[in-house]
Amino acid sequence: MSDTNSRPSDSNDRHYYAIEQPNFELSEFLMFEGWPEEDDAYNASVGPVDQNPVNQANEVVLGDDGSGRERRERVAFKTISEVEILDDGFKWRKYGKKMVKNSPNPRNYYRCSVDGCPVKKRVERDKDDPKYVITTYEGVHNHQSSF
DNA sequence: CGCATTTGACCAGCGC
DNA sequence: GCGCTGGTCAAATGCG
Repeated sequence: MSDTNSRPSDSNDRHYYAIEQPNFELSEFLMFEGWPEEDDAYNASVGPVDQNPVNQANEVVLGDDGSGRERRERVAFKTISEVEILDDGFKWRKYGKKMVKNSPNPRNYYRCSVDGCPVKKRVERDKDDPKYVITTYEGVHNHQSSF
């Protein structure tokens, strides 16, 4: 019950993931641009009580093993939203929830409900700014979005 | 009826 | 070798 875990507020300097690998592939980046207007769609779809329906910042993280293993594209989005259920035009099915030590908030795991879509989505709230929602997309869609 | 959602438990990988 | 975290899957339930 009690918080026996003393949180060292020193190693947690980074606010969010950073680009660890200097290996950048424009192909993945293009995919990033070719994605549906999640901000627009989300804006028109979930813009009921949003103060600032604007994607604040976004970071692209490419997890390259470098050992010839399967590469997974990780795209992290930092968006200002009160709700974590941001409809980006795809159908997501929540498959798990977990609590992270560095955050008093739980982390939600979503997966594309479309068959053949290896895309996974990870949604977490910023521990410093609960108004910020960090959405991390993993993989590429094998189908077109609902929009 | 179908599907999406929820919680718990389990497993794996990594660190010390 | 053990512990810990993170991640995933599974089953059950509720709702549309």
